[in-house]
Parts: sequence; C-alpha cells; structure tokens
Amino acid sequence: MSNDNFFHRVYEVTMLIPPGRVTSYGAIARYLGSPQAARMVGWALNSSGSCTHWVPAHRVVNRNGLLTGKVHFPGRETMKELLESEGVKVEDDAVVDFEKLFWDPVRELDFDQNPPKPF
DNA sequence: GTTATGACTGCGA
DNA sequence: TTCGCAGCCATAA
Repeated sequence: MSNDNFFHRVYEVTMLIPPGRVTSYGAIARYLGSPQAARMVGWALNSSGSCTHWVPAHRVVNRNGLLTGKVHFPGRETMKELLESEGVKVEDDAVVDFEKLFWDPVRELDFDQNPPKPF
C-alpha cells in the first residue's frame, strides 16, 4: 500500500488486528507471502518504535500463544496488561483461548478481498 | 561490500 | 514424547 517495505506491511497488518484479538508471527508472515519469514515480523515489531504509528505488538504472539515478545516491552507485565485491558485473558504469559481469539489476516483480509468461489 | 542475528515455524530423529 | 536443525528476509555492524 504505502510502501513495499516488509516492515511496513507488518505494521499495517498488525494495526488491522481488532481489539481483543490476537495473531501469530507466522500468520502475518504468511499473509506477506513468506510463512517462514516470521522472524522478520518480530524484528519489524521490534522496530515498531521507529514507526510513526502505534503498533499493537502486544496482540502478536507466537504460534503457541505465548507472549514471547513481552521481554521487549518496557515492563515485564506490559504486554499482559495491554491484552487484559482489551479483554484478552492471559495466564502464565500465554493467551487464554488463543485459537478462539486468533485473528488470521489471510483468513480475515484475503477472504474479504477474494470472495470464496463456489467450490 | 560481507557477515551475523533475530519477538518464528515446520519437519526429522 | 522431547530435542535439534534448516529456512526465510531485512536490519545492524
């Protein structure tokens, strides 16, 4: 959209995550076309501070629903607090009902842009 | 210019 | 079952 930068893509997708929902690095990477580039997603979020827009990085967790990136937040409980403040229950650094709250950009965005064909 | 690393994921032994 | 390795792309040094 704005730029072809991989980082910016991550920012946009991450910012599209509805409140109270979470997604995984792999889901975003997969939406970008490189499921195995999930590392880059985390790296992008790490640089999210360089982005002029606020990026809800706390809504992005690993495939297991663990808040692996919480260590990069100002506070140890910052990520948890943010998620809980949005209605997401977090227990032991893991998102409760992760698969329920899971928000897949490929499923939500691509689905809307590309209506499913009558299979 | 090259080299190393990173908030991950999937598969093999 | 758990443990280990390879792949991916971009940034930083």
